[in-house]
Amino acid sequence: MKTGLTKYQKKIIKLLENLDTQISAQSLYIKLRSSNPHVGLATVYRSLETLKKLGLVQSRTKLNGESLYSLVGRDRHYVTCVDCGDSIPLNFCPIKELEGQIYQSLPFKVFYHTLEFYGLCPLCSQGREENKHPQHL
Amino acid sequence: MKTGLTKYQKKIIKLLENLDTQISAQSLYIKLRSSNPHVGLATVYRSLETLKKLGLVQSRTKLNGESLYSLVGRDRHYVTCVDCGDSIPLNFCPIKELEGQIYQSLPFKVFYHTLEFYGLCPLCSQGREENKHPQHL
DNA sequence: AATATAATGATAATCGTTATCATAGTAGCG
DNA sequence: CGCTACTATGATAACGATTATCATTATATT
Repeated sequence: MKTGLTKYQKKIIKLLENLDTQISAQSLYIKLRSSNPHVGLATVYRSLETLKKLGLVQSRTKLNGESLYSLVGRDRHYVTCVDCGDSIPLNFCPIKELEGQIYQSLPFKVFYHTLEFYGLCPLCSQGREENKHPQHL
Repeated sequence: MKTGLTKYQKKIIKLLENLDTQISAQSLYIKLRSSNPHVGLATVYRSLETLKKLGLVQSRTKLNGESLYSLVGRDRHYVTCVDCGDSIPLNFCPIKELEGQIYQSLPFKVFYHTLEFYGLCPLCSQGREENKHPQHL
């Protein structure tokens, strides 16, 4: 009998449900191993890929290329500094109200969206101001 | 005399100005080489990184991890299929009208933003429907 | 010209992710 | 119960984009 999801796919969903933050595949692998010592890294990647294609999981890519995963709908949006790479989550989504309207206008069956702002965080911005009048440059 | 931008940084800006589409670092490298046979790949990455930190260039990451670059403000938003990975550009931006308002509310000096929708393209969606009633499964 | 600093090129190294392939598990069926 | 087909898994090699390294070259400042 086909249950739809495999053993590890279910475990991953459960883990993500209890997380409420996004997590990398590698970190998820570590977490999984604490209760399933023999699980392989490839299984984690395979499961996440499948879950994403099913519309259950979403991902966001950091500036360094690493992907972070979360349950669809559970994730927030972020502001990321192009200098230090730090991200801080936002507690609003300008798309929310337009969501149905936008989704209907697209030729895709939309599972989720990502929205991210990039710029300079206060610290990095400050650091540049200080370098504007150096002794020698 | 400091000109602000290096030789190759300027050339890259020029190239991007004439492109009006996003391009990968590797492709940009190929293009650059046609008129500058001795340019190195590292220079391209270094230049793009610097230009991004200056707020002149923005990047978007594909599902496969590859980064695509474009001039800030020149880029559009996309709908991407989680199955086949294809992206199609959108000709609207729901953030545009709220941009100033949103940017002011953030603690960052915002250079640009990315907005991307993920789901199933018509073809992949269709392919799944056809697999719903197979002979054996 | 002489020296200091920044930019560059060639290439090795890194690291997240994917592919490979042999093995283990599971369902269906006689 | 045992056989077969198919799927999931684990270990590890391979991949590919990106980054670091380091010697060399260009640029600027005196």
